[in-house]
Amino acid sequence: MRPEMTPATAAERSDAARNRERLLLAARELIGQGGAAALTMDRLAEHAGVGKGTVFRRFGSRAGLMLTLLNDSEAAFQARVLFGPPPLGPGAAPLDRLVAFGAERIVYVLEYGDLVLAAEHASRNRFDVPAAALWNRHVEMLLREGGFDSPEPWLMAGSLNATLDPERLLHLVREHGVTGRRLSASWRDLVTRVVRGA
Amino acid sequence: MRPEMTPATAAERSDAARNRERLLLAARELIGQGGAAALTMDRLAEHAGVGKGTVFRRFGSRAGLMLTLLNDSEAAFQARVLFGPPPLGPGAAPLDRLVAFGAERIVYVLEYGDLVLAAEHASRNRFDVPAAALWNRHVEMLLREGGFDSPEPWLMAGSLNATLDPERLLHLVREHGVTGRRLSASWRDLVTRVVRGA
DNA sequence: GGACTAAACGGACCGCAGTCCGGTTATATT
DNA sequence: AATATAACCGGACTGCGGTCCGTTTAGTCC
Repeated sequence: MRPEMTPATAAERSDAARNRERLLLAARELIGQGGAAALTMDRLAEHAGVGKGTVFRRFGSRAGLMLTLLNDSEAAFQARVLFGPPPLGPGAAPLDRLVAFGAERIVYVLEYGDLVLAAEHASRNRFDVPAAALWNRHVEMLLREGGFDSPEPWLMAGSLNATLDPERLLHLVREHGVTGRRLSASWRDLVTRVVRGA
Repeated sequence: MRPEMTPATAAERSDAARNRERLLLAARELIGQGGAAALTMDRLAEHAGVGKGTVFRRFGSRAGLMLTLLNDSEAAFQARVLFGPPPLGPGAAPLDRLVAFGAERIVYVLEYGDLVLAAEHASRNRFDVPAAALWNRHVEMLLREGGFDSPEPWLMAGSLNATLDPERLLHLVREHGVTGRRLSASWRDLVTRVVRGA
């Protein structure tokens, strides 16, 4: 949301940096106590001893804050997918990488649950968020490498990714008692059929 | 949400019925003018000359209101799927019915756009709404009839349905200029591979 | 050190969905 | 027609995410 376009962006002012630290600390504290639901912007501001406007200038929105909180683990996950060891990382057969990707993604979503959910509630995007676009391209690439010939691999990749929608996964787990293992198996079944099916 | 359990439910009181008509009329009017976004519960109440509490007692929530507004077209669609002519209705081969189901569902979602979106924003459900459950069972049945042998047809049906998520479809159409035709083709590709792929 | 300026600050304010409860009214009963 | 009662009604109220704008302050230049 914030432009931040010029390369030589002036360093952040010291009070701004201090407040960001305070806010992130307070945010993790609130979430630690009462889950993501306990993190309202008003309470966060008060808890961090900061004005509400400051919270929004720093993070743009509640979803932006959640994204920031998830940044580290998300980056770690991305690194594992892009550069880590097979079968998740490069080196394995495309289908195996696809299977591993879904399985790990499911584990990730189940682990960070509410945070991921809240991060997706950005007003406009949810699909154009950088991470989502990355997963789309990743799956598309794996499909192509796997000899997938179809008019629109990009749409197919989007369909497969829709299957991993956090809201859906969490709903299945929480309301229907489906285990992560079963979800992974279903994903494996799905992508295997898609890649192999003529 | 409302119990309404006893079979011999007393008829609705006349003033309640009158207000419901007023509200539905006003709702369609507001949507007609400014789209679904223009339909806020306050404005609706004012426009219908009714208190806000009345709106919520009638429809439970904004999503509930949207569901009511969609009720007719949704029922018509359900009837076509369950009892209508093939290939959407019974009589055609399962795979053909599956393909037709996706195609028609896409047409439906694109036609009613914002309404469907708003109807899904129920606080808790979105997946357990009766209609969604019906589509899940429907797809599961078609998979089974199509000779789909897999440990969990129900999860597979859910995955396929996730592909038709209105938010996703509308996003692709509105932000990426994807046509309904391409979406249908992609769906056909997907279900064909899933059913055929061993 | 003093003056200047752009950035950061804070909290009042907005519109929203949804809740609550004291007052009102339609309907059944006699 | 009078009474009783359960359903209905309205709108003040809450908590939320998000915006706005007058005020303060950190960093810079003389």
